[in-house]
Amino acid sequence: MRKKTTIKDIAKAADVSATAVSMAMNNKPGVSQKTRRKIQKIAEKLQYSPNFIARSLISNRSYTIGFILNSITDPFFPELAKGIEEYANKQGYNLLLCNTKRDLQTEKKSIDMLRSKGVDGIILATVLKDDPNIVPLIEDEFPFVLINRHSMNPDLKNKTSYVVLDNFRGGYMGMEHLYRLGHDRIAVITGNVNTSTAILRTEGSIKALSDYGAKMDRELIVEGRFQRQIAYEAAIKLIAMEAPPTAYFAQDDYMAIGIREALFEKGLRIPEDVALMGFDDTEIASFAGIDLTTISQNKYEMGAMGAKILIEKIEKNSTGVVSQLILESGLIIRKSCGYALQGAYSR
Amino acid sequence: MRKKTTIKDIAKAADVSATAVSMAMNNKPGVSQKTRRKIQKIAEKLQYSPNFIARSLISNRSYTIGFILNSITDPFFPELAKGIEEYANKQGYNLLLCNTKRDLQTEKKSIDMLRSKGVDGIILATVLKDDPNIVPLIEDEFPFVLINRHSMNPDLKNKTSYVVLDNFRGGYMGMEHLYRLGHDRIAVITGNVNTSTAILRTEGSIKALSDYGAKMDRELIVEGRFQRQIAYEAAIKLIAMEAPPTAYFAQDDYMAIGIREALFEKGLRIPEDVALMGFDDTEIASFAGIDLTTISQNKYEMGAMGAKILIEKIEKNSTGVVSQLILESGLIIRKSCGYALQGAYSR
DNA sequence: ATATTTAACTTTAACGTTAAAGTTAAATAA
DNA sequence: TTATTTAACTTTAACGTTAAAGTTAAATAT
Repeated sequence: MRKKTTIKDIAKAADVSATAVSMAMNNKPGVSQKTRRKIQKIAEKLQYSPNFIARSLISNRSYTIGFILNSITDPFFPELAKGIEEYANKQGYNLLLCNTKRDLQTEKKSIDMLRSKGVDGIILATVLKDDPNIVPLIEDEFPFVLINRHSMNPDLKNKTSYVVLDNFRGGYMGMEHLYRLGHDRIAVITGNVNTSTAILRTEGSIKALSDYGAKMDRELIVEGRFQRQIAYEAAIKLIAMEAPPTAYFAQDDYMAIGIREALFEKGLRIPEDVALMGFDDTEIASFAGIDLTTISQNKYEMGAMGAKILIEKIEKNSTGVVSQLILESGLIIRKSCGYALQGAYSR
Repeated sequence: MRKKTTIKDIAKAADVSATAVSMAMNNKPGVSQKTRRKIQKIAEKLQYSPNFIARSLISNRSYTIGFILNSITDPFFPELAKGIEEYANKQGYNLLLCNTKRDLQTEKKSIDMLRSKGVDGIILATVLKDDPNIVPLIEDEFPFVLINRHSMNPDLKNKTSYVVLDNFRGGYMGMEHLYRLGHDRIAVITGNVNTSTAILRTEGSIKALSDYGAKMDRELIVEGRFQRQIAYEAAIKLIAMEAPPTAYFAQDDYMAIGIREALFEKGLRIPEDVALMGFDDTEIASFAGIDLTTISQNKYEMGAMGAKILIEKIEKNSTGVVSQLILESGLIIRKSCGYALQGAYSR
């Protein structure tokens, strides 16, 4: 590999000091217009581009932020990543990506590695309800923002900045929709029960039922862990029940796809025989033929807001300032719950 | 933010030189077992973790590789990214992500930025058939690998390492399948025509027809640019033709979804009224209800192999060695072309 | 005419780490 | 016993950049 041109090479060629070159290239005062132009011309000729690593070492700033997610192939994450990337990029930052594969130890390693590599801050989309890995971040006042999920540890929650959906409301709305359509046996396929998202969505769903004077059948709450395959397996079991559910509320669209698979396999039609509700409103939900009724969340905005809050922390040195943003959820009615078919709510 | 512990802090606490600490922490000879243990204990107590930036400056290695893609929300890319990330991670590398938004200038900026930030190499999934941005990489012998697409510039092609699909074969197989099912008006919705993938897939399709004594109607080749919305619009126009196509071959699954949208909208049934073929075999294609017949490519392997080749270049300093890998494509028959319905080929 | 300011530089040191070149005392060899 | 090797360190310099502290000569002020 060809050696890169350094400030010293230019200094030698222009017969000035390295500092003069630095000043010239960064448009700082201290060199005359004439010298500045001369230096810049030589720099161009030698195709100089600054070594950010050296700069980082002095400035303690890398203009890189870390993003920790569970799995980039889960359709929820790319849009999140896009929101972060585009906002961060506009502010001059780049994104270092880490997949945890849903493993707490890998999350810890990722955090340590990112910090060692000198990222200016971290965005975490993976925290568990009582995730120990954020403790050192808080203690060291290292800039970080949680998105998607937040900590539910009472000692930590209010020490962290986060951008999350109003998951309780989302869980509520989805369940309300299904209940009002006349369903009495509504299954809830939850995400990982150690996450704030799954917990709040479930609580919201239970509350919706109780507000309508109904009671959640605990047997119908099963864990799908936010994974397509696990949701598929859970659905197969539910379908086999003596009194199988007439509606399925998956806590993400990806699991809804798995459930859909199971329903198809067992010859059940959506929505004629059973209703299916997703969560997240990923692009998949909108595909013709899938037409999944789901709970929307603005993933792009969540990412972008997370990046915004993080970069503010970094640039204003305001690690201590806690910003907690709860984004609105909405009910997106498509075809998978039968509302259009039925024409109106039955209660 | 709390200041990080450095080697010097440990040196002071252990009353040894910084070098001794370095040797102790890196398990290099030069310190006694006793001192080593003492240093390591102090390091642990002070929660020392090495500053990779400083290390990078000396070693000229960052253990970070750059990955340039068009859009992380295009369902083709996440799996590619996963393949890269997992392989790279196993070898101790991390991934710095860049979206080009399909813009050549942004691609250039990304390359420059990645190099300035000191990545050890770059994986490019975005090159155009005659992409000027790889020229400086070649000239500087900077480690890089193309995946997905390759350069078609005769002067450059054989100077670059790449991992691509056998796109010609893929285009051939898809078209052959449709033709043998009896279709005579087969539309091809191509990707960006400045990419090797689109060009070779189209050429393969044309060859398939000619091998069967048929001729491609140029009117039926339209550009969808690998974008769902553009493919949708193209399909709307095709459907409105006097003699509309009876089959649609999209050069990626994502465009097939757009076409599917258009067909649904116009009341055409798949596969009863028209056949629809995708390309890539992304997860979407397998969803029940979509059941897209498509051309498979092993995206995960493509990413992993790209990372493997790149890391070999980096670690063996063998930038000059050119590795060109052409992965096999396959025909994945599902329901969208009507093969099962028809039971057999009609010619 | 001399002191003071200013512009345009240069030199030094630092960021955290490590490779390379010393230094010292103990261990081994002749 | 004295020379030689070795182990266990330390010191110095370097990676590329830049902030801070000099230096010099010209411009301005008194």
